[in-house]
Amino acid sequence: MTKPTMEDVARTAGLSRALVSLVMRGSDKVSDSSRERVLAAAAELGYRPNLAARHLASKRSLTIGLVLNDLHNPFFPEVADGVHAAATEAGYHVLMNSGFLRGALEREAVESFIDLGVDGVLLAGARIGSSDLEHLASRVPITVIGRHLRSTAVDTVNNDDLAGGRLATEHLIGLGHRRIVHIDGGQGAGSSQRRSGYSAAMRDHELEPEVISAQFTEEAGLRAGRRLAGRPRPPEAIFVANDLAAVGVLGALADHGLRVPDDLSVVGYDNTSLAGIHHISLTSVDQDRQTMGRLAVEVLLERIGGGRRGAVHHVIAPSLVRRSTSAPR
Amino acid sequence: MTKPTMEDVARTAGLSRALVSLVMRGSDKVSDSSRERVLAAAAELGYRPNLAARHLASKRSLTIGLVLNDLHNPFFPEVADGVHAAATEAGYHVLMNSGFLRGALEREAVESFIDLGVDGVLLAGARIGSSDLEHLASRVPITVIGRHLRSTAVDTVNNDDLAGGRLATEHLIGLGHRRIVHIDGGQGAGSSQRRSGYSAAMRDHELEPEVISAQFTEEAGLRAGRRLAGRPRPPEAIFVANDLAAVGVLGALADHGLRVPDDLSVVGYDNTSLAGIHHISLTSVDQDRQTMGRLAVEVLLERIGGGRRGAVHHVIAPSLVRRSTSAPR
DNA sequence: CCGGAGCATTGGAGCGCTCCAAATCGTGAC
DNA sequence: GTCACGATTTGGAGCGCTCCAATGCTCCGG
Repeated sequence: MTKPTMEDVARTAGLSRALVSLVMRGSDKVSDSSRERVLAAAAELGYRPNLAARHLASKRSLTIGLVLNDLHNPFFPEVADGVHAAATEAGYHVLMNSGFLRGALEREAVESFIDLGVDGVLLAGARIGSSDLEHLASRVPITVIGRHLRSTAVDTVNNDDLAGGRLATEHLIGLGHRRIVHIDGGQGAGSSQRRSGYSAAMRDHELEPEVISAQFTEEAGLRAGRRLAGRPRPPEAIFVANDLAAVGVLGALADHGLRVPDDLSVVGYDNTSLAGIHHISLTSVDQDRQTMGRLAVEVLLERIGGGRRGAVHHVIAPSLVRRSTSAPR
Repeated sequence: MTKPTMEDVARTAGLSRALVSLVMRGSDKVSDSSRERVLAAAAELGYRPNLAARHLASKRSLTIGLVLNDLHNPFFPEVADGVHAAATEAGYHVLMNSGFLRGALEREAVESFIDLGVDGVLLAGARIGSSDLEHLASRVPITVIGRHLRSTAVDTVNNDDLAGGRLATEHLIGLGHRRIVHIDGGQGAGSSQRRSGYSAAMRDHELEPEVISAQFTEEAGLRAGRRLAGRPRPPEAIFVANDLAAVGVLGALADHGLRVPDDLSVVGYDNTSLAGIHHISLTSVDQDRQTMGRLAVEVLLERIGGGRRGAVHHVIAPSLVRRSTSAPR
């Protein structure tokens, strides 16, 4: 029951170990007859190459590591889908790990991947400090998804949060709302850009921006929503910095007997699965996470390939998904 | 900029490679002075052991592979939390992969882990066929989470779905409801047991069970909910086989102008983050996923340790979390 | 002063695979 | 029939680490 090795395959095929290696790597300088014999022998023995040995002997592992900042956030699974699809197409394996929301664990995860010998690392929603990041990037190619960074050593893939903030705001303005408040995402990734987009759009239409500070959590949204709902004259519309917080806002509004979208409109950001739930049906700004994942893989493989030296910073355009929480005034 | 090896550390410490190896593995048969010199040299060079080489040379890799069936389902992240915590405590690394809802990919993921040389594999919500599973289990220790299996080669960790179904139903009966309908989860994991628990509880109280067939998706819940809401005399309470479907039901009820819990009560299953959302606040049966994850690691490590031969099937007790969707009649 | 006992330390033999230089085998051209 | 040359195939030298048998050393009892 001990695993067959390349040596075993070579022996039963009556050929050399080196030839088996060539076949396993899909080399074209092997005669058809030899290839067949090797494959037959491999199949017969149930042979599978030992990756540890392969990684050790070769420089490349054909594996990339994906570190997701937080499994609980529905933002990440879809990024992972895109990453997985693109990597598989390129013949790469993907290994995942979670940072469990802690920068230190994230760092540990990347270190592990390096120790394992992956060819590159993808960080989604990285929380890790940027100096740590630079240091890690000197040891392995890294691409960061969903965080704006002006690093020269790390590539990034993001959605255009500024444009997204503008998009949401202009949607509400277009519906005839004037008194539009923004509940922001504090230190969260992309939060400040979304806020800027909101403010810019408001000013373009000669409206007064008002920002309530919050975070990317349901709880924070709930609190901010309560404050707004408790006002004698609540706003006509609210643009919330992410879906999770927006759902908190919806809860607060419902508690106060305010009807959405009859009494006021709400728009979220991220278009997570939450927004799509029928019972919630939240209008939201979508960032095509699957595409972001794919793009990140492309960028990473480029760097792994060694073609590029300078950093690349991709920004993709967001789009608005209209649902039931926004309506004309 | 090439990575330092054990040899390098040995040289700068003025000691042998074997000694460095001992120190790196935390052996106690090393003098304090040598240990210090080695650690100092390692720190100076920024040395980290190459895992591929380590795996190759030793039998154990101190790594376990975790295959999550579906990243999008909020059930899994919490299992992953438990797994990660328990594994880390035991000194193991965790590598994750997703089956992306497809049995074939799941199988591929397990194979990759085997090729990589992990010590054991954890499958959460496995969709893979049981004959494939048996076969894989002959090559590496495997523990399955969230799927009832009467295998002798594979250990399992589950919640007691029968008791859970009973729990939900008795909660509703205790609130004074009589006409309680169950919307089931079709072929989903645990679905048939939950249904049995429901039926048994109903009969115990001399009530007539009624099951509507559905699935573990929001869409299926939505459809089933519509059917029930459209009846001239809707039921007094609904027990839905999982949270996602329950949220669909809530949507359907709202569409029909039925108020929850005033007009009827709804109970879900899994107590996912969805249920906790203020705006939803769904009463739900909780399976302690974190504990399941931890338990699965323990069971797996036991088998890896080689102590046990026969399979173990753990079942943990579910509990009810009361929220706002269930109320007295 | 000698012979272990008990420890710390070391060299060497792999783990299974890749990669390279060298060997082998045909085959067509002359 | 011989030779050169491209296509195949092969043995060997590692990749960085673990593990084991063997080597030194120090210390203590006799």
